[in-house]
Amino acid sequence: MCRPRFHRLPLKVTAIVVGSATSDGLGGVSVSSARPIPEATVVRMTTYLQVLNRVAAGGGRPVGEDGTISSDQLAALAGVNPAKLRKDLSYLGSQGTRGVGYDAAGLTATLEGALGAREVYPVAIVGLGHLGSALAGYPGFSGRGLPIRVLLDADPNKIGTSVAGITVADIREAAAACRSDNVAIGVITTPESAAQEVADILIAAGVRSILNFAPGNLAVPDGVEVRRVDLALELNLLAFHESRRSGHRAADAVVSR
Amino acid sequence: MCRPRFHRLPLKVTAIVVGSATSDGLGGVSVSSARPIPEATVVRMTTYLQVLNRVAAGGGRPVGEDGTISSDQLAALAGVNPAKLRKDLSYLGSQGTRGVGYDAAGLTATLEGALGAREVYPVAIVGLGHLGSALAGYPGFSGRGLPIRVLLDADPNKIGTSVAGITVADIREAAAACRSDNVAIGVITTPESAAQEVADILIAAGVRSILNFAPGNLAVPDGVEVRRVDLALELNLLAFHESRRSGHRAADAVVSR
DNA sequence: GCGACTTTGTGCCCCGGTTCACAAATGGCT
DNA sequence: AGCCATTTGTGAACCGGGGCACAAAGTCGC
Repeated sequence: MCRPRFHRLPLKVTAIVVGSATSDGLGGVSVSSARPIPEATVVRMTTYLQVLNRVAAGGGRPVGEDGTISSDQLAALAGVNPAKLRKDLSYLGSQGTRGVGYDAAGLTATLEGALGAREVYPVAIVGLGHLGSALAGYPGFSGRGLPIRVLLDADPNKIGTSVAGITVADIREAAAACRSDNVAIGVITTPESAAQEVADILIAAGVRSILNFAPGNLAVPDGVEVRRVDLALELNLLAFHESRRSGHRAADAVVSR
Repeated sequence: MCRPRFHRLPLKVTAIVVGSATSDGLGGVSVSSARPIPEATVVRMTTYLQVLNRVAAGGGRPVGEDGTISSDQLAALAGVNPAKLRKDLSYLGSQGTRGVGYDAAGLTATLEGALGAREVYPVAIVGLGHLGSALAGYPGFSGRGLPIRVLLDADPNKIGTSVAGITVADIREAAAACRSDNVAIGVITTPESAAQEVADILIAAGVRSILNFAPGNLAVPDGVEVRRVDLALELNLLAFHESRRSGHRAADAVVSR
């Protein structure tokens, strides 16, 4: 609903032979299957990588002496079914060792490579209100290959000021700023009324991935990925949960348990 | 993945007869089916309500002279399939008039009732960093029955200060503050290390719905609803999109298009 | 009053994801 | 060296949501 297109990612691995008696040499490249990776799996892979990094940073108690971690352990930490985790990882080929588990460091490296977490993708934030300013200072971004390089706004009172050490530029200079800093990802934290216009500007400036905090759907050309975070929607869903809990009658329908 | 439990909401409507020759009197209560409402449907209902409110506020061009709106129009605005929209609305019973469409005002009222949007659920925010402060000033909350009443933090430098017109209280006073203000929903914007502890405190204070911005999974008892917004995860997914686009090899697998 | 048109409500099929359960593979122990 | 315990990888069934297409129902025009 939030993302009309891209229900399934068109990623395919070259794939050639699965099993069969062909010598598993074949260039030494370990390939898995020809199946595209479901988006839900990609989301979980990101979670697995986060968990692995956290475990590694925290001394790695769940990781054995030999640096291995089992699917059960990792699944418990990530909050998913172990079988699902194994199937997810199988999209990247055989990463584990039967009877032992997964090599934590190796799995981390594989996931980083698969998810592009080793690359650096500069980020631009448009709309330096409270939320935009908060995101500009969020440490989780810069630390993980997503440095915030460009801040843009249309408010003359904000242009030229410094937020989180970066000078806010005029939205009209978006194209030049984004291209010179090689910005790949845009974050929209403007009011809803400006969101579509800003998206068009960002796309014209070469941005192909957008994180949108404004309500409403953005119309974007094919090939542009938009992820939406709707805070009001999240709270409304919690309100629904509360209303259901409190025994409040839903519309004409009566809650029966 | 984010919400291990509650894949399907246990809401059932009393139900009794669908069609059949029984006189449709039966108390005059229009009920629909005995099926529980899928969570995905609830999410979309929230979107429909947002769209309706926006249309009504904007003069209501898509709404006809008689105040009706068709499933096609509403679906286009919400970005969903018309059939899906009709099926979604059918969970609340017959809301539309065949050959005409839906009465915008009536549908809005029904959705508000079903989603609990007419109730007021006070909100507490824990962790007044950049993000928490930004949320405290977010106008989308208070305006929609979700007033922010309590701000909590553990930092002595923040306790006692005023954010968005509310004095920040000590997290140790959480129980008293939440109960006196009848807080139903908690928002966690603390660092990850404190998130679980804060969640426990909130739950002990009577909060049953939590919006968590900290990474990682929260362990909560049954009946507590947790929604997670992971900003780093969102950006990582966009990074994956970029890495796939740029032809970067995913792990050992080669992108083939 | 009747027919034609419009739009809702929904049965049915399809498809993708989740889960189960088991075979295959590996390491350790005797 | 051989057996057993352990854990991965995955085939297959299951499940639920999405979409199509059509019947039901209501309105409008004549």
